Amino acid sequence: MRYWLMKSEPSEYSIDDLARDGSVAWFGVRNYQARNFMRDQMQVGDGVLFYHSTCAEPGIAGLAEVATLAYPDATQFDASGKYFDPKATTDSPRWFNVEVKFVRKTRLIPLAELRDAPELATMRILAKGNRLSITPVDPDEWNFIQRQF
DNA sequence: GCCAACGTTGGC
DNA sequence: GCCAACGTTGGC
Repeated sequence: MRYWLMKSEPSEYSIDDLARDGSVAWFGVRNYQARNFMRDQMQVGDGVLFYHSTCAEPGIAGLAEVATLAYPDATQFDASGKYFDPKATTDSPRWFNVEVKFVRKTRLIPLAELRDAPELATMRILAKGNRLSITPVDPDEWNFIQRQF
């Protein structure tokens, strides 16, 4: 059982969209580190902090959980889509995604509040220059955040 | 819109 | 393998 933080731009897909849909395929990740977390480490039932990025109020907006193991991301094969990868083949797919399911919406914990918490000083998402859209969360960090909702 | 930080690409 | 150029991310 691991814990993760997954970023999404709410203008693209928000916690409210996930509440409506119940679950969603996390397609479109085109970063190798983030891909490897999904493909190699995620297990069904892992906890997910759903983070809103690139918006007026960036921060943690809800809870989700990993609903499936990773499988090849279908969008890499769609030549007319923006996630098309000409180097990917069905025999040798390059990109993978898990599916994530809704747990609950929480109060929004703003980025500034995360930064202010000494308990979260080493959190990956807060590291300088961090841009990864999927990052592991330590159990201690997860437990601390659960108490902030 | 700005800019720092980072990842990827491609020439050599 | 190096590294400059470029594109992207994401907070402010």
